[in-house]
Amino acid sequence: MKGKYDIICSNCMTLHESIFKHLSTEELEALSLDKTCNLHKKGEILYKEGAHLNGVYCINSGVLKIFKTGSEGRDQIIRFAKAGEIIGYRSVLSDEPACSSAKVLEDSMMCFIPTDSLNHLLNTNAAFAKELLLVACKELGEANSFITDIAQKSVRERLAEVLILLKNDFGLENDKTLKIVLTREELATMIGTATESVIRLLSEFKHDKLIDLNARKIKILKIPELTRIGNIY
Amino acid sequence: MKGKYDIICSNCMTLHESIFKHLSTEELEALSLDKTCNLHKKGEILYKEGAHLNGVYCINSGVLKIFKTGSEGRDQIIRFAKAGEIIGYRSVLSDEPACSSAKVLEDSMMCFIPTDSLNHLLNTNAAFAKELLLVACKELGEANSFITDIAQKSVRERLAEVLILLKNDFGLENDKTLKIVLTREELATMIGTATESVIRLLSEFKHDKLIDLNARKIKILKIPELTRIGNIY
DNA sequence: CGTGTGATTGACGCCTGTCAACGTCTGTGG
DNA sequence: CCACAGACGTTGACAGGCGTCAATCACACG
Repeated sequence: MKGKYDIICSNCMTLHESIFKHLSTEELEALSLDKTCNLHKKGEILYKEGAHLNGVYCINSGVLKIFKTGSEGRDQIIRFAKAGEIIGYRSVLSDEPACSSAKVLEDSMMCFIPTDSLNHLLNTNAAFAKELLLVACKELGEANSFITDIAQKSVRERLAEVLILLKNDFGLENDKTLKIVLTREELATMIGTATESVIRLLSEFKHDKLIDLNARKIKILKIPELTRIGNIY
Repeated sequence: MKGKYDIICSNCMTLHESIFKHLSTEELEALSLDKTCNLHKKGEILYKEGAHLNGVYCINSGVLKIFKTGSEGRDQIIRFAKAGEIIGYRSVLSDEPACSSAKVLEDSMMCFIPTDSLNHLLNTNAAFAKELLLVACKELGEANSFITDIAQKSVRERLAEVLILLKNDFGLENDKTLKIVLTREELATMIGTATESVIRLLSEFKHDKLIDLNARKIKILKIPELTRIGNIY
């Protein structure tokens, strides 16, 4: 019996850009039967670092943040996950506890795919395995760049860079407002600095007319200038 | 015609702990024919960031450092690669230029596996694809931890941590000397700091009897203490 | 209207990067 | 065998970026 929220994979808006795009009709049908769909509200914690996951989540809509908690209890945002992406696969495949936590930033419809279903697909469909491999490689490349940036760039550079990255990831409204809303603390948690530093630098950027601030809404005014400050190449 | 250095995969010392461990006898034979073996000397740069790779390298012996060059020209070591490991697969699979450079730290025998051979294996052997996926997941988990560490820990903590990590990765001689030799600059490049800072902190650790220094040889004396300083959990 | 979360601002000081000078060691060529 | 160049290691001085603490403000929500 399926729930009221259920999504049929073959009709899923995100299908053609997800790792499931190369599945056969039969495989998609089986997947639809195996999975469970649920609406998760903003603020909800999907899973915590150290938890054992029995499957992976495929995001139909909404935004999640994936973060780790450091030794002092401070959080570090590793990445965001949005529609079409899959999370939790690292832990499930490695058969290890989750190495990060996942929290809902914007109400999110998510499909839970049990470990067995995922493994069955991996074992029988080489194209699918390769697709997942590509996702992992992409994340790995981004993680490596992030390591270099955070190790070498100043907080100011990193903030400018993150603003551009957020623009690229989530886009802008017509009035140039970033399509994702984050607290100052979350911004700080992304670039590995203190909340106060973010506030001061944002004010500075605003003063320099590079951005505009309105509560948590951030308008990206001068993309080339921010790109330059962020040393993005 | 094969060269004088050639290694037969099925006899390879590292086979049972490499991603090729689940290949059939036939697949191993085919692989042995496709690949090219070469000895690479210390100091040699295997490939540079931005280069296009026509295949991946499987390390039979030796040690490599994998690093990225930041916007200011400073290097950042991402990881080390040693016997049994495979490098370059991210770029080959994503069909993108290399996102990092690889340099030989200790004379290394390496097998070059052309892109086509790798793809053929991936397309026909699901177990192999899964094995490679696991490798990528492992690297990804380490990269994520590294991001959190470098963003939150002090240079002192990071140095202590790196010493412990190097011990775990490469082991110690009977006299507790680290089995890998790095310059101060390379250590600095690992933890994202200045060479001078590494030197000062190493002296401090030596003064505190946590380690002993003899030119580039580092003896790890007090593992628990270093673990505590590094906030490793 | 009290409570709580998030945003701001200022003061303060330490960690750490940079610069400069110098010592040490190794390999090379004359 | 010696001189020298070049790479690496060490030490000291110094400044400034950025984290921390504390106080205050703004705003939403029950």
